[in-house]
Amino acid sequence: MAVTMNDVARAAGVSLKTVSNVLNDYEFIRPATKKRVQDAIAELGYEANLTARSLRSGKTRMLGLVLSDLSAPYYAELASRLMKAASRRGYRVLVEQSDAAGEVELNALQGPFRQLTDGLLFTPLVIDADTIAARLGKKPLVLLGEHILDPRFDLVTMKNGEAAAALTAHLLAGGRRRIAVIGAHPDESAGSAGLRLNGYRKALDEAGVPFDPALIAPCDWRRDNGAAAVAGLLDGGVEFDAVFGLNDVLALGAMHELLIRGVHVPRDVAVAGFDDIDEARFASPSLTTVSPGMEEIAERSIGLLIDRIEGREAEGQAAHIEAGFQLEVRESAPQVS
Amino acid sequence: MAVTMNDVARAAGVSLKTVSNVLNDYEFIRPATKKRVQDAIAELGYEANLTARSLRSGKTRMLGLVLSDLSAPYYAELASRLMKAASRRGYRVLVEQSDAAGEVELNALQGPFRQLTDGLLFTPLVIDADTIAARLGKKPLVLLGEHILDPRFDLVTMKNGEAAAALTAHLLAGGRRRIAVIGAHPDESAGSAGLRLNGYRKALDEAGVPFDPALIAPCDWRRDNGAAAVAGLLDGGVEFDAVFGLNDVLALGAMHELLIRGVHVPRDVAVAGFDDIDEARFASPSLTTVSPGMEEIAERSIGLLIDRIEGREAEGQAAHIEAGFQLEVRESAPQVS
DNA sequence: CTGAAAGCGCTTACAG
DNA sequence: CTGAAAGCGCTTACAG
Repeated sequence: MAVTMNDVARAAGVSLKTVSNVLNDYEFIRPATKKRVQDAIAELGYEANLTARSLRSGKTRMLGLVLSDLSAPYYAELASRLMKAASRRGYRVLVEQSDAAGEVELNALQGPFRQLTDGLLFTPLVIDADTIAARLGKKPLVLLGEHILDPRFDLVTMKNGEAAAALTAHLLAGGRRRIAVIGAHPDESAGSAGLRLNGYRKALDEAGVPFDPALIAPCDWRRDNGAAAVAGLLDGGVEFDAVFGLNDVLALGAMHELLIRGVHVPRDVAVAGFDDIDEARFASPSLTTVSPGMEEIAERSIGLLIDRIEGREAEGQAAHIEAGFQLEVRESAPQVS
Repeated sequence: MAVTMNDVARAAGVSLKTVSNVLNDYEFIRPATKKRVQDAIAELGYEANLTARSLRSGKTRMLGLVLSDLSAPYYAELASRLMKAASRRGYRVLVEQSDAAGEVELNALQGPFRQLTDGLLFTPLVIDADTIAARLGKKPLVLLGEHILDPRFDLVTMKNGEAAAALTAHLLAGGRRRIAVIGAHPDESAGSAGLRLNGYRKALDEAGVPFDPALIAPCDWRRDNGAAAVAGLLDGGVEFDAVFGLNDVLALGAMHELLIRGVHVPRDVAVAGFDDIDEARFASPSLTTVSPGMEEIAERSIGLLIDRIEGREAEGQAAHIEAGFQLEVRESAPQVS
């Protein structure tokens, strides 16, 4: 059916190997030979069969990306950037949504998904370091996020603690003293939720403001959870003058609930988030938040993974990369409030 | 290295073909034989090599999805649902972001991307029907959206015109008479923008309200465009009592700009959008919009494409499917305003 | 610099 | 119901 290397070889009057050499940019080919092959390729409209190449070489030039849900704005924006970064380097990204299901995470580590990709970018939400290590296999893996900080694995992450502390300090500087935290995950300390909560506590300590557990609302990280959590605090009679949503959609959900109930933002309650998704800038009021260096995270995690795949990175030592962050002060929690 | 079918055949004491029969659920296998093969598979931990299977069968069980930008909320939510629908049927989705570049769209149609997938879900933004037809090849293609309505191609779309008319009628019923439209694309009539604008005009006609070109603001479909367009209208002294953003992010950007400038929504100006992205429900005020049946679109487009791939759908006649829509009336443009 | 041959791991007619 | 053989289209040692 399709034009094969054999057809090209015949048309150019050379052997298969010579065609392969031209395709793979082998150095030592006589210019005349090379030209003849290239002409034949152009004339016949030959395109290399990627599947055959993969079968023989064992490489697919695809990277796997495992995350919980592509429709969450933070992940959508991250995935988009990761795909562009990969594309610039000649790779594609195949996405797997885990829905935070352990079974899916496991399968991504060793099933067909692994087979289809040369390396994995993985945001583990359920399974732990030992489980990963046990199923890992030999293909490279780079962890994204901070659910697992382990010397065995490469990790690209953000300054969760520092950034949360800076944001909390900003709220305190604005005169806020009772800062509710939405989206805590009590069972977990190494995850983003835990690290951000730690940063919050650290900032309180440094300012000499007592920590009040009543202000900490545990919940999942979707928009509606943020609204429900604030409703819970208000209905429970908890007093607060600021809300720190551990991510932006939580903060936006919380802000919506406050406004519905006639609580003025930021006068009565300041609101801040984490992620700086596109929407944060255009919310009403616009959302004060942390920009966690998403572009840097995308660029460096793709770079690291491909370096591992192509063997450019020394083995044995795992890399732990932290992107820089920046405070984005906007209307929902202005400088002086 | 890895366990192959040969290893399984040897362990089970059968031929390659028998193992293949078991793997492919061939009906007529003696139960005892089948069991022996399955035991061998389990014991050896055999996993089929998908690349080899693809090379031989010519199928990858991957679907291609071409869209402009995965980080746009509508596309992110759609992609997430498409991937889940495909997964239920045993397929994966490989995404290509075109950034509305014609070159990328062309390559998706015939280059390596096409090779890697058994069929394509395509949202063409730049190239036209004849270009698509010329490069199509024999693999199935389903168009998504309405940039091209052509008897040669399968299409799954939404009721753009009807829904826009219904939304406009709702604004008119609320007493609005000067409804600005944000996001028109003057050069295009078959696209979503053109169809929605037509629906708007039709609703005006039916209500006997004159059409005023000064109210139509052309721009791209990003959040910041919506804000800029409203700013332009206000600065230009155009009077209006409602804004119809041709998609939700435009409406949300517009609403942000109105609120910044002290224009009350919905009292002074009602705002409505199109798409019903997750964020619409949680905006402040929450956004009145059209829910275009995204789940139905995802389910039916994946179903149609896979039917074509697997030859279950009669050839020769293109299917044109329109999902149903629903008006979501919320605070930004309530029933009586 | 180039060629002839083997083989990646499957599926698919073809026999029986 | 099952087996022996060919072949999908490449890359990769191995020669020369």
